[in-house]
Amino acid sequence: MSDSDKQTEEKIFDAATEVFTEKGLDGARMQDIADQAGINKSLLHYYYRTKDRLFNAVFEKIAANMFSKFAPVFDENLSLEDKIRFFYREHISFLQRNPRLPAFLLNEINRNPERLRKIIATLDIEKFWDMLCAQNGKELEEYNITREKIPQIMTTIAAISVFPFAARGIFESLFKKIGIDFDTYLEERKEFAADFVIKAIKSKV
Amino acid sequence: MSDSDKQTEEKIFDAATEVFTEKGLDGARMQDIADQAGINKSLLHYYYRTKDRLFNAVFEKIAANMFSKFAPVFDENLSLEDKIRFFYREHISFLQRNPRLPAFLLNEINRNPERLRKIIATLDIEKFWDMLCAQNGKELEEYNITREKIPQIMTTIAAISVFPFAARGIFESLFKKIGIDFDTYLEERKEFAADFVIKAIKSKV
DNA sequence: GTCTATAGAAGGATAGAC
DNA sequence: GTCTATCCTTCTATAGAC
Repeated sequence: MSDSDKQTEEKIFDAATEVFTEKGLDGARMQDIADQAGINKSLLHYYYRTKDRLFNAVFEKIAANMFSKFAPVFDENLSLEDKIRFFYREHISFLQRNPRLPAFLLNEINRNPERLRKIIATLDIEKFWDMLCAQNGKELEEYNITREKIPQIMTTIAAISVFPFAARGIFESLFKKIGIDFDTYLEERKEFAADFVIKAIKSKV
Repeated sequence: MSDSDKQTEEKIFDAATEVFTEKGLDGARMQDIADQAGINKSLLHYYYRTKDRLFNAVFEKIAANMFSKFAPVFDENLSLEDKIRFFYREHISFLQRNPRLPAFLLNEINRNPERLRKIIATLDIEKFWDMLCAQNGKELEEYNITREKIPQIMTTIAAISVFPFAARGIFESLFKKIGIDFDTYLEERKEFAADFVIKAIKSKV
């Protein structure tokens, strides 16, 4: 579908996604979005009333997508080890295609945590949590994973794949000084991350 | 020293630090900073000329502080294991006292990576890197750490302590749904993080 | 050095023609 | 539905009195 075939509302939404994820809510200008969409500024208001409504539409789409996309991995019929390997391959690949999303979401949620409530309300966190804990009886027991350590482990797993993208600006600058390529680092990270986590949870030491 | 004893320039700087770290460059208003400092708006311009110069002063102070504060840990006369334990205790405690710094720095650096260049230029990254690698001959060899894995390991170590603060808004919302207290999580993380990393790098599996 | 007042620019939003 | 023109508010920055 070429740009000219797209309906106006969709063109606006796509342009807004691009501009908001790059500049944030405060930094984005309605004029930037109109230019990006190739339409007039007042059309933004015709379709979305206010800047805030337009932002919310973009934010909710991205956030819901992000949160619902990877939770199912942990419900697959795989060994815990394979789940972890599968997760990092898929998750880091997804972030390579959408490198701005982590920084965008983290920043806007910190700035206005209320926005996240709606999305969280639509997700069944308790069910996901119960599902995770249910694995305790099956597989987690053979590792040294107790129920109360699951939040520490889950947030660590997420940190290892998400943080390099959130800190991309820092990493790229530092890597350049010691002759490391950021893209190569990311490719290697898919396997390193899985190895690292599996070794940590397997170790009895 | 009470507020009224502080010199005006210092009051402005402190107020700007507070407002910028909370709202970011784009979101911060000169009026907010003046109010916070308890002075008139035009005094900001008298001391710092423009909003951008004021922001740069704040940013450079914070960034330089952040980067130089913890690198020396890895040059201490401790075993690698003790260095890791010491680092997480100190680093997470520091972030508990300054919880907004990670999100602030990550966001502003991504938005304008050029700002970081000046700070990085003043740090001797190559020397820090050589120092890290020098440990290869001493201690790292007995673990399965090769020179080319050091960037993966160092970024992972950082991710584990920094990410919970960068993602604080998300974590707090999710934790609330399953009855976990964020502050308790952070306290437990000091030890969990060290254990996790040490187990991962010690494991021969 | 500190204030009041205001200039000057930018951005969000709307009215109204087509 | 889409455009032009413009209003109105907000914000940075400066001029000038004290």
